[in-house]
Amino acid sequence: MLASGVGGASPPPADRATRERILSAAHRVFVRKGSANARTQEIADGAGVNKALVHYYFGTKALLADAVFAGAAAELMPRIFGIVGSETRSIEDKVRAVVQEQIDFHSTRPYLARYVVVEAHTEPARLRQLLSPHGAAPLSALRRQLAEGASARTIRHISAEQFVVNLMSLCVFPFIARPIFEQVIGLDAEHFPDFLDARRRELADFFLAGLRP
Amino acid sequence: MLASGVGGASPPPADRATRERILSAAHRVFVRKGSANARTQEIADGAGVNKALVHYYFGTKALLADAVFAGAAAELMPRIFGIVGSETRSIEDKVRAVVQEQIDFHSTRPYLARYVVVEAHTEPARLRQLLSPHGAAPLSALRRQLAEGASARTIRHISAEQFVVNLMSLCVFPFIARPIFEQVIGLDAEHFPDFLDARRRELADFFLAGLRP
DNA sequence: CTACAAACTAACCAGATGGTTAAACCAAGA
DNA sequence: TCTTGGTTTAACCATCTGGTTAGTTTGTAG
Repeated sequence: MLASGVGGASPPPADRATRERILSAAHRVFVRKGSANARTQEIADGAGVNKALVHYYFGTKALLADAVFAGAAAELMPRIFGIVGSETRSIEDKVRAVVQEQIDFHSTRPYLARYVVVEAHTEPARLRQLLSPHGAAPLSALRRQLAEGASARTIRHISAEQFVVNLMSLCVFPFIARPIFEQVIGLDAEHFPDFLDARRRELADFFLAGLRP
Repeated sequence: MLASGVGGASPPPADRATRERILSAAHRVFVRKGSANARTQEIADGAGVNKALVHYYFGTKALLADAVFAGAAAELMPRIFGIVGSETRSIEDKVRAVVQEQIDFHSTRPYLARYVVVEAHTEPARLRQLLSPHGAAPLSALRRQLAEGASARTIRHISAEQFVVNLMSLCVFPFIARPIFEQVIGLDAEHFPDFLDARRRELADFFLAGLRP
């Protein structure tokens, strides 16, 4: 009778390894097909486990989805805001670091960004409660740098919001919309790697050039 | 016995008005919730019609989804490639036109881009067969302009692919990822319109600055 | 060896959902 | 008026799927 296992990391966390296997199978399935198209059975199979055991550990599909989404968001967000929010890195440094980091990261996890975006849309509450403890991302350092750069005339005036949105758009969207670009401008499986290599080399320069006054 | 109505615009196209009502209700539901979360019943209700009639006109949910997706893609794609592919507009003109056009367009249809992106991922075949007649988008004019600009040293070297991906990323991604930006950098319903206004003013300049050598 | 609790499973259940059917409706022509 | 064919509906069906239950296995402490 789903006693101790229910709900996150209760006192005796049941069999940790099994829980982990289920969670990672769920991650695989959810990220690839989205919550709506994910089947509990497929997750159980992926974990080599009975379907009832999934409920034993996670209660409901929705709760499992919460756990997966939290993991995915935690994997994605800090990677960006850890760099962008830094107090010590220069703007140029931030841009170059984010570009490299993001392109490499999404090359490895091609579906993760799309998953997070879609889930954030269909279940906004999840993201809200996930971020509520921290509050908004720490943009104060960036804001200060941008303001200083603007008054010193080393860069054009730009708000921290536009800066972050521009940077993330350029890094993330190509992966999210890859199927479209594949069809529409011929960036198929053969050409995409070359496209990414070029992007790794050129994108930061393009972005930094866009900042010049 | 679903005779003439099945499959696109057959000979006697049944009652055109009803078909249209169903299609537009389907569009609304599909775009807002995605195919996976869309319910045939909700579409029927939205059209003020019995659920069986949906099948009478469109056969299956999948076929209806095809029709909706085709409409959505046809609404979205030409808007971009009509401008970018133009033989007469200058590069600067293209950039400014696309930015204005896209920001206005997605302001009116906040979910459409996300829908197209997600569907293109879960059902790549749709997009493929949708575009197969036309072939790849007409980038030859743009390619020529970029090459000429580069050799004349008026812009830095950039491939047509990077150009298009950059431009679309900057225009579209903010709408797709709006729920995330809302939570993470505080671009909520109150601030988003201002954010968009600033973007309308600044984005083309940012992009064009990024092209400078 | 026994007892017991946690881990795990086979079988089952109920609701939701896409799809079908048979019949009713309704306009236009004979 | 009667017939006919497309249009529309109420009711129904099959299946899929998340979730439950009752019971079995397994590891471990006494």
